[in-house]
Amino acid sequence: MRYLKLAQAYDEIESTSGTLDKIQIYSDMLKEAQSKDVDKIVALTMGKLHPDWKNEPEIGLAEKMAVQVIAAAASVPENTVLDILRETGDIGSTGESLLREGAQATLFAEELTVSKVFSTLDEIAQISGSGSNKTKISKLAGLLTDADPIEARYILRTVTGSLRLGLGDMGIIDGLSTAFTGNRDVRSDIEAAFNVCSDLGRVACVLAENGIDAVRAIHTEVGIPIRMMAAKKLSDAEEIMEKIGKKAFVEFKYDGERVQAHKNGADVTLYSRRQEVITHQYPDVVQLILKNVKAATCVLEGECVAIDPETGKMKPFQELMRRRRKTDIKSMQEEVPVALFVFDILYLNGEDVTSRPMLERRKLMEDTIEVNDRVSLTIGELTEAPERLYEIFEDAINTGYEGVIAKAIHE
DNA sequence: TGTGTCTGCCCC
DNA sequence: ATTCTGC
DNA sequence: GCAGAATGGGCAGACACA
Repeated sequence: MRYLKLAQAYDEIESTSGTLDKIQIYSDMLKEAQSKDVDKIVALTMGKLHPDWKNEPEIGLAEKMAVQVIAAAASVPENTVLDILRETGDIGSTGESLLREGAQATLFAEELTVSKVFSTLDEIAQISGSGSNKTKISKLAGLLTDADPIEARYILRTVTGSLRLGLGDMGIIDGLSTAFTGNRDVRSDIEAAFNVCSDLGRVACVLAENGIDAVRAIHTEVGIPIRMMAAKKLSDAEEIMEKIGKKAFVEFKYDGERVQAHKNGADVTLYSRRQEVITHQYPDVVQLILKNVKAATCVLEGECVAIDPETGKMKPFQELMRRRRKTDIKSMQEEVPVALFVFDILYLNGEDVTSRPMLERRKLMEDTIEVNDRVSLTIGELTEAPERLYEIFEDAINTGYEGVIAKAIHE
């Protein structure tokens, strides 16, 4: 498919306010695409080339460098670009208008395809080392030279991560459902597949090539991160109990980094909330899981917290941030010791256990994890009284926790 | 080699 | 992460 | 009420340049 088709769909979506209308436009565009392009289209619309957990390099080119790209592609001084950027506040429109003025550049332009745009951006992401910024800039400038102004607008927004279509993950999912089944009825099936494989491009590809039943067959695998559930912030104890139902399991909220740990025999992989691989940052946590998690295959969720090993007291998040590095891991491991507080189990010995009731999962964790001073379950308590919930909250705050998380138990 | 700038779907 | 907006 | 977009603080990596 021509990239122009995608760019025109983006343009329509952007200028349409209704969510359903946006979805319809996106769906109509998807229907015209060859199935080999569908995963790339979805990836680009999500603003990334690859899922984070695949550990691919970032494009590594943001607004400052994009200014140089536009200057090169439109043959204008950087200050001209900066002036228009200040007016419009948008790097995409800035590139679009400057390229429109210098239209001679597009006279003998190659027609851009989705595939070409995707692969060029991927090549740019791979470039590193001395002189790489210049190479990245000239490569992207080359792409813009072949681009229609409207294409340039969205290529620039894609690389800088500011597509702002008003179409998020759920909109894309609805668009996929509509395009390949005619209505939005299977959106939850698509979402469920996305939740367990964390790759909507792959789901889209499966849907386009093999249909919805193949999407329904996508299931959890150890080593592929599961999308984490987001908590909602509430401020009133009664409101919480009402929302959650009769009984709630109330846990302390730890001030650390959320970690999803996958154990597959002797292999352990750790993922961040955004599903980046963070295994190398926490070799101590990897060892903990190898030694203290008594399961062949297992997926756990927990909070990694910096601690004072003498007192066992938790340290603030900023301390933990110093562990986010690629070098001197060994010395940092000693300087910033951590503990893991596990609060959920998603997979155990080949079985997806996410549909088990909360307290049963808690029992599975207790049976699977050999607790010590560096790895333990989160502190929590079952209650149905708002007054008790409030007491636990006060207790949490007074003891240095961030607050509490309340979960429905679904007994 | 040291310093400054930019980048990170960064983490919270 | 929080906060705001438009639907 | 929700999804999406816009925003902040702080830290380390990567590169440019002198």
